[in-house]
Amino acid sequence: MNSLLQDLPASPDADTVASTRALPKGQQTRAAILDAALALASQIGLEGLSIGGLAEVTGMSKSGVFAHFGSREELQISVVREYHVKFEEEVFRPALAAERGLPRLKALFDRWLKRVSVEIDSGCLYISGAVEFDDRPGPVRDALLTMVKTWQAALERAIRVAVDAGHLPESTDVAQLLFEIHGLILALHHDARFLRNAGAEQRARRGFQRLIGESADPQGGTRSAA
Amino acid sequence: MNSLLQDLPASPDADTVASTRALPKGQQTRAAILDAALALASQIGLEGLSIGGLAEVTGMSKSGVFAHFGSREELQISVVREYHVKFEEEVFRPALAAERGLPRLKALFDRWLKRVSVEIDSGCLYISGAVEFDDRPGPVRDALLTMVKTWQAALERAIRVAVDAGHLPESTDVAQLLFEIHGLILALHHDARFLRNAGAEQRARRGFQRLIGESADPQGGTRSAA
DNA sequence: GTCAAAATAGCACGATCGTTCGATTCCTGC
DNA sequence: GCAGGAATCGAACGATCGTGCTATTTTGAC
Repeated sequence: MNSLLQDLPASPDADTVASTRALPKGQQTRAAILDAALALASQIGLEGLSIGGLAEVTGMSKSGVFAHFGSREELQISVVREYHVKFEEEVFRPALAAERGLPRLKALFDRWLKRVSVEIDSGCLYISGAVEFDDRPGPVRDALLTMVKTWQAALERAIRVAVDAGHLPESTDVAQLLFEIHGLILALHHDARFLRNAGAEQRARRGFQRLIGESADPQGGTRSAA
Repeated sequence: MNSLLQDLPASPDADTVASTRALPKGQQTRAAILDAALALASQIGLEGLSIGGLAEVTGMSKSGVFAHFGSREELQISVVREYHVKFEEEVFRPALAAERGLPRLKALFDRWLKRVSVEIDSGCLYISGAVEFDDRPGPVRDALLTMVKTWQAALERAIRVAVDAGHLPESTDVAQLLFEIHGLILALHHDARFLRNAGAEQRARRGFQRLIGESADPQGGTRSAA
């Protein structure tokens, strides 16, 4: 009944309290710090996160911020986990409203796309984190790896369901399709955030349409003949 | 007659001396420092580059290293330029041996692919740099942006030539194809370096084959029907 | 071999980093 | 309202950062 992503221990949320109050003061400011940290990390990266900078942003003292996490590394891991939760809430869960199979896969891609390119402040931590930690072993990399793999597994499941439902050809190489969809998102992230190309979103959409076998819009597809 | 990429001023190479000697001592050690810096930046990123660390690796004093660049930012820019030169030598130039059109495009992709995934020490600076500096204005970002755009322009030219030569359908959306090829490389970089997936190289190749209209190898393509 | 110039080293500076610790303020259950 | 514990602050630490300055060494032309 719960999220498909939820196979990792959540932070101690007390007892399913959904409301904003009834939280002890500590958890409350901790959440506020994490929010600021998430925004900060999305701009300057997980490695760029500094406790001093975080203290300045939140209006607290360095030691006040520090006390909530115990170490910088723990802070980074907490940020990764927080991003995972947000990602699940804003990308994964809403897509469950779409019916199983291709529609849901489309919804997943659409929400993912928007999260990566459209939203202003938040570059995707999965993407920037992967680049930052691809050659840097340690618990932060491990946490990141777990989250990314979880998300990719969910996507792969969605693809497989679409195949089983007959929405995609039986011969579909699921892992290959996942790879190429992921490539579209990465190219979008690159072109939109680094190159600042306006047309990137459109290109990602068109690439996806071609991947799932829909002909492109009136402007004509990438190729027409084989 | 020279490289197509060469529209930026090269470092003062004196007068086309190709040999390794006849260089003043300064340029020589500067080159050695840059080599170490390139390797270091490929592992921990351009932001992670520190003059102290560089001094330790090269066995020099901090100030000795520093004197060659005048500032950390200038060092970073020099590293970017150095990578550009290496990239041109090892990816772009060798591909010119292939005949114009699709063969050359294939050669470009192949060399690019190898550079990104296979070579052990060097993650692609264009990719990691783009992520690090997508939200960080300044001269380093500018330099990086120039190099990446130059490279993409060269690739786009290669695609267009392939179209003009009739190797790719007339209806090809050149920019779209470039976008998707780039996506394959990015996905490869991600899967090979971060996820450590062995099959990533193969997937990138297969995606490329499909993009240029070749049917995949005996294992069957991504999709079979439209 | 000499001598100017180039290259490198040594040292110190202010700033910032993560972290520790003791004091202080705030919240909260009784 | 009071006590006790949680939360926060303030100051300080060692380390490392980039950078400037002044010696000292090394190079290369004559």
